[in-house]
Amino acid sequence: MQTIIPDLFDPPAIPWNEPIGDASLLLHGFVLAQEEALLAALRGVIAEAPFRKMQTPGGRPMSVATTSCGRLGWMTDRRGYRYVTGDPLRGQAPWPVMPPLLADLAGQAAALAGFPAFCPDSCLINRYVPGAKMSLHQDKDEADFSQPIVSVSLGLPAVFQFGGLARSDTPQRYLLTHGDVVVWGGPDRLRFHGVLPVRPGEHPRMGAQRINLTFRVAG
DNA sequence: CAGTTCCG
DNA sequence: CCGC
Repeated sequence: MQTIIPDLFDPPAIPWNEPIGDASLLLHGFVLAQEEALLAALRGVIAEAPFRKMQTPGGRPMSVATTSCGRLGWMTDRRGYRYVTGDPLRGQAPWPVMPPLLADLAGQAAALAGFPAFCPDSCLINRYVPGAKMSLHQDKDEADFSQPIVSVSLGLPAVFQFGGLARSDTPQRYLLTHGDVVVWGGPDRLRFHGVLPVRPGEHPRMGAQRINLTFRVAG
């Protein structure tokens, strides 16, 4: 005889929104309804501009692999962090066009969080294999901090750290799973944030990786 | 000399 | 370490 125990601790099946920081929002499952179209668009971008490992100004390789789409792409090398219009890996070729579906989803998420008319000109795409992480940092290479940041999580889960305006502020931790979107802006725009090392695992749709899309108005 | 999406 |  076996006892059936309900999965009381499974995440909710329907999307729900969670306030974070002072004026920001974690939208659980927001992109799931468009999952296949989103992944098809992402596949096209990666086929044109493949992932590559970049180096921090200190000369160390980042644990994530990176590419971009949109008019501007974020990059880092020994000379520092910056946005560029040409892909250094492909002879300064323009970055792939940002698929309209991606820009639309980011705009809709931003609007729900209270940031209407968000028109990103850059989408940074980071691939995390197990063990990859992102140390606490601020997104401050953009021209206009009145515009929010919109982050889409795909694949393996990760713990997102959302801190304060000083590096020393203890961050809050949020679990981000496949389909989640985080929007932060306004008074939260320059909060330190990061991702703890991704744990080994297998996602049924994405395999052994996490991919994060970060939409910005960079220029 | 400062900053650091890095490390210990 | 590098660019200011």
